[in-house]
Amino acid sequence: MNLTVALQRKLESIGELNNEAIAALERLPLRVVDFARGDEVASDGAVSGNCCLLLEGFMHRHKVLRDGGRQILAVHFPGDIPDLQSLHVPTMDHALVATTGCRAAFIPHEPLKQLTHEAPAIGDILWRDSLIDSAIFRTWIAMMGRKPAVDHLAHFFCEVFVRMAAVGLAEGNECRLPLTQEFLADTLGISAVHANRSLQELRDTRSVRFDGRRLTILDWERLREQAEFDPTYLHLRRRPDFDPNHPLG
Amino acid sequence: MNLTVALQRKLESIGELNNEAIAALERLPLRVVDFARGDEVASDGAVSGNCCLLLEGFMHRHKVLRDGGRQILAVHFPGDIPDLQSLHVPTMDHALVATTGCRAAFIPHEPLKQLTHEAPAIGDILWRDSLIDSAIFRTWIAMMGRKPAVDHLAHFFCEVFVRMAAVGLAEGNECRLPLTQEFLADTLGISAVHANRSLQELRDTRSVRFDGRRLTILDWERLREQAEFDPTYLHLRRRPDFDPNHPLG
DNA sequence: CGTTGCTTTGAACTAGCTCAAGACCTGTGG
DNA sequence: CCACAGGTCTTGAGCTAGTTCAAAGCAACG
Repeated sequence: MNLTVALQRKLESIGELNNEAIAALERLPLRVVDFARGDEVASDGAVSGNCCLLLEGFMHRHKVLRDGGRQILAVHFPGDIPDLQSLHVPTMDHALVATTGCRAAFIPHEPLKQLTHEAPAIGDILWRDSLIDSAIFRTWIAMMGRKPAVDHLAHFFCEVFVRMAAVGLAEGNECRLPLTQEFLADTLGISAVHANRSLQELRDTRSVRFDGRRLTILDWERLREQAEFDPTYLHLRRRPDFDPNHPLG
Repeated sequence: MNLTVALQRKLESIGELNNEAIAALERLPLRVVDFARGDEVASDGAVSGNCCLLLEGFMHRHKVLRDGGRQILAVHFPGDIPDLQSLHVPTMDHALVATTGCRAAFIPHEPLKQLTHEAPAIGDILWRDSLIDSAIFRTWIAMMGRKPAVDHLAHFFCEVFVRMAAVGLAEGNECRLPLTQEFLADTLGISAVHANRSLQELRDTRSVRFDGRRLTILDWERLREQAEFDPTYLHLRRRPDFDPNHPLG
């Protein structure tokens, strides 16, 4: 996917952008880089001088603890700027990793920051994007703290599907989602064994299909109900062609 | 505490601010309001037209789930702008509540947003503040997902103490912290009984003293070690008089 | 066609939960 | 100044959601 398409879809899913703004974004200097699965795009503790726009593939952010335990913090797909926070908080407090092979465009902080100053509309929408990132974290906290594992998993699937559908990365009731069960476990804060069993539960109720590559929503209403999923926190822009409450149409 | 002092201390703890900027902030129109313990300052689902600068007392943000369960998302004290996110995401996806009686100054979004456009330095530091908020959420996720309750509690105490010390709200090894054990439980995502028992464990190892009103750090090194606490994620400004790694000096 | 990585299953264990009762505070009204 | 009420804290006891360890099954790939 090229820069224009990916970024434009993303930003238009959360706010309005005029052609001028898009053109200005396109004029930013950038360097496209490919990564292999497992590569660290930005390491915990490092000081970053760029933001990274994901063009192809999946990335995730995580923290690794003393005992080797890993907690996934976020999952990203094309159009996302997974380390946008580094623009104003350059020291990484977590790592950004390529979940699959992927391609990304690096934008140096200086010109990007300059652009947010000269074109406040762009600054505002990027700020908004970082605030939505934050809203997702809040929701994860609520899920981790107050929901059993199956419901939490259901919620994760709802969230990923709606986010992908909002930027046109879902086809019908399916989307790509190349994650292992161990990854899911580290996302939900549970063991791999328990992730496996929770997944089976969602399969048994015919809510979803998931084979480690693709996610298929079989019963949106049931899934949403179980997860207590309310897409408000994603703060998607109201659009006539897409209702986050009923992403299957 | 007056507006200047509270906000200035806060912003200077995370970045540099010149006198001009401070003066501009002081010129913002604002309305001071008092709240009683338990009052909702902003309700989940509401559309907000102001940001709220906390002047006196404690506030917290939380989500309430279908079954009545509550998850605390953040704890705030004077100098914080607990709903800064509403500037660009006006629909609340959680509630803001007065933890104790408190006083706050409301700043309408319009002039504040205007100011961030006209004085990008102010915009940048506020953006940075919202990104640190986000970094705290990430850390909470890692704690909830990958740490046992006692360690998580220890971490919470470390974080609160360092944040308060950074804005001059700690006296020696103590700070005000008027939270019930039930509140702690809803913060950590555990039951009140378990919060009680975890607290006893920290008391037994003489790491902290906590009576529901004040927090006393008895053994910083032990606490920090147990919590695996690293203040990097708070992104505090390097200052000669305060080292977040050794907040007791 | 053997390796390697991922998933599935069983079984024993434990961190944390729920329920319930009693102790302890603190502020209020008589 | 006492007594009581409501909120908070503490403790015990039995339970369950989720853990760990270990082994077997499966699938993709060179």
